[in-house]
Amino acid sequence: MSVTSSAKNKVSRTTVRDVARLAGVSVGTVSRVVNRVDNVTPLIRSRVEAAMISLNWKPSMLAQNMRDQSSRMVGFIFSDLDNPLFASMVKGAESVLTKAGYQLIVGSSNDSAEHERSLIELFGQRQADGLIFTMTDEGNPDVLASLSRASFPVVMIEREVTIPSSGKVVADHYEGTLQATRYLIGLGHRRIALITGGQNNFVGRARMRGFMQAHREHGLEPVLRLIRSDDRIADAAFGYRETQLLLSMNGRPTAILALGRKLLRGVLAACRATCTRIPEDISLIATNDSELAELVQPAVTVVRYSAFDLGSEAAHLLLHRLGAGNDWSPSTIVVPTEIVIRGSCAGPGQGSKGSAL
Amino acid sequence: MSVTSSAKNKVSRTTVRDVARLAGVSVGTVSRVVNRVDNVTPLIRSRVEAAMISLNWKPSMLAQNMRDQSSRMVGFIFSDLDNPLFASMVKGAESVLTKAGYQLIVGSSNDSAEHERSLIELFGQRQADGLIFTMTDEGNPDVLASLSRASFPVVMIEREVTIPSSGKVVADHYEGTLQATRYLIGLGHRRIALITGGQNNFVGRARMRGFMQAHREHGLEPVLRLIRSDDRIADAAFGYRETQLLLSMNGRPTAILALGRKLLRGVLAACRATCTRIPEDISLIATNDSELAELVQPAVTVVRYSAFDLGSEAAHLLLHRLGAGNDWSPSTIVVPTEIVIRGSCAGPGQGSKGSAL
DNA sequence: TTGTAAGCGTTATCAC
DNA sequence: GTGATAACGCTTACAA
Repeated sequence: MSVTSSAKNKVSRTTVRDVARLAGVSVGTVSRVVNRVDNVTPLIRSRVEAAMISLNWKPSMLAQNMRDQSSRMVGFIFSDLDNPLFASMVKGAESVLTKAGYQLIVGSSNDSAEHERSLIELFGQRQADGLIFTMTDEGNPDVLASLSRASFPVVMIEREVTIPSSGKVVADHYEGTLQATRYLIGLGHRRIALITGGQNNFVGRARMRGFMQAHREHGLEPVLRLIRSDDRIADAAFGYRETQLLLSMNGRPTAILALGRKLLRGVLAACRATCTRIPEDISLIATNDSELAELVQPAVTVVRYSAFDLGSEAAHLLLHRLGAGNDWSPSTIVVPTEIVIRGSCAGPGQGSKGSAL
Repeated sequence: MSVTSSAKNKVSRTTVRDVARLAGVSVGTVSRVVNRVDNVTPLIRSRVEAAMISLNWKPSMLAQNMRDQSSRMVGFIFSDLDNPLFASMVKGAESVLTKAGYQLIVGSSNDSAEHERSLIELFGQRQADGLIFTMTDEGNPDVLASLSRASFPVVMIEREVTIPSSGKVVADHYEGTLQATRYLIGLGHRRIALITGGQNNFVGRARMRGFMQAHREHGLEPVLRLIRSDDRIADAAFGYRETQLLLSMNGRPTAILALGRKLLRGVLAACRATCTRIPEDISLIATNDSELAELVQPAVTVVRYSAFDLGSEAAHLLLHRLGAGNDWSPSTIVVPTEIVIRGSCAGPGQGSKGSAL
């Protein structure tokens, strides 16, 4: 066994005690000074402050947390930071939490329920004061069980899960999809395709309802074959596959509603591959504004909402809950959606030359 | 003063003591069981385990941290999560840190040195075990001072700061820019514009060196007027402004190197606004691959590197440092860059019809 | 093999 | 107004 000569230089942290000794007072007094509480004689106060500065001492938050059994940290579990929606939500949450003296600890689930479960347990052991959560599968019993065992309040984003003492923040996907579909119907479209994620979470269901409602309002029947919804992840590959399939149908759609952040890339790629022109051959509406939607030609009409607001509202809700203690009832905050009209939609007649099929 | 009846139901946390009592053993034994250490009689062990399960007890990490003076948390300070580069870095760092039992706590600086300073102090009070950091301004003395006062090791990403016991991870921007510039020169370009961020950090400087070196190799003199570098943030607005300026010059460039994640959007917008065609009127190379670069038409040639790797390598470096203790010397990890050729570049003659100026 | 107790750094309660 | 001390929940010498 080798003994390093420098092995013993473990400089132990300076503590209240050091400050107290230097200032010639007791630890209690030092504590009262930093926490600006009680009456402390100005003379003593300044002596203590001088000592604090000269030793560069700040109270250990670990010890503070230990004492009042609260870490002043909030966990945020999301599926994937590479999705700019989640990145914005985290940014939104962080911006309000740090202002309130809380720290954000993050965890990616990568859409694994098992990861979600273990992160929840972990945050519990760390005595997180709260959790902001975008559950992958709203129905997963293991995750739900962990959640209800948890000792901290939870705010869900974009999910419709009711567990005790949890609130939720959602975007108004119903309204957004309703508007988008109405717009297409108004342009004269009757065969409108819907590509969207599955019905296993709030977002997919709300969009489906909006889509249906817009048809119903106009006395139209949605074409069921044109509804491409998957219980799995709605990624670019899914968008590509489904678009190709739709374009190759006879009785193919005259418009596509691609609702899901990652779909646009796949949809555009499939249109390119099949030489399908937008909006001449097909109209397109996507969700979640992006550089891509804005700068591709033609620019793509989108249903937009603020992911940042989803995160910041979730944080506000959680803080409110933390302040209110027990007299608090779960509530829901709805973030608005809007439709941004660009050049990717036209009437269905508008030059529908035979496709390259 | 109102007294809520439920005010007293502060269910105090179950502790080792509860488990010990239930199992009929001492707290030490319980601790030895959870930490799978020492010899514990199988009989006793199983009694303890049963008690743990029935009480649903897990050791409080707060107390553990308190005891061994380590929070098993690593801080990550970046400027802005809305920049997908930072999001990927965070994802990369988080993926290796959680695997090693550390938690990531995040902080946005929004490019404010003051925020950076206070986050460093905060992480110090929280007794973070380490910090991963993308400093906004490498030269800021306040931040540097906080950093050197800090009690934890630091790994810098994309910065060239040498403080004691810090390592760094950088992408090979010199090489990437060298290759890109060589490529343009090889196509026949002689008036190449460079739009890039300032020289106040490693990235800008490395790119500038690569740009210069490629010219030197070919015995060419860079056209200084065409170098648009700013000490401030290189955002889309900057890209737009500088592109317009470049396009309106006489002796205007035949190619633009837009090096900076946010520039592309502005450059493309400016080209649109001035009806400048790519690559017929001007060739373009950007940095950091994106959906936009890939799917806009023509697709844009880019210098690419993995931001995820920057983050994960930084985490590895930090973990290595944490494991190695004192016998560790600061080191640098270089992540490779590559150039992805797409359709945005052509020879300078290639149809340079008078621009729409 | 197991129990006991000190100690991690703070703050709040109680004397003085 | 200030000082001493218990307590937060855990781990680890050390004692038995």
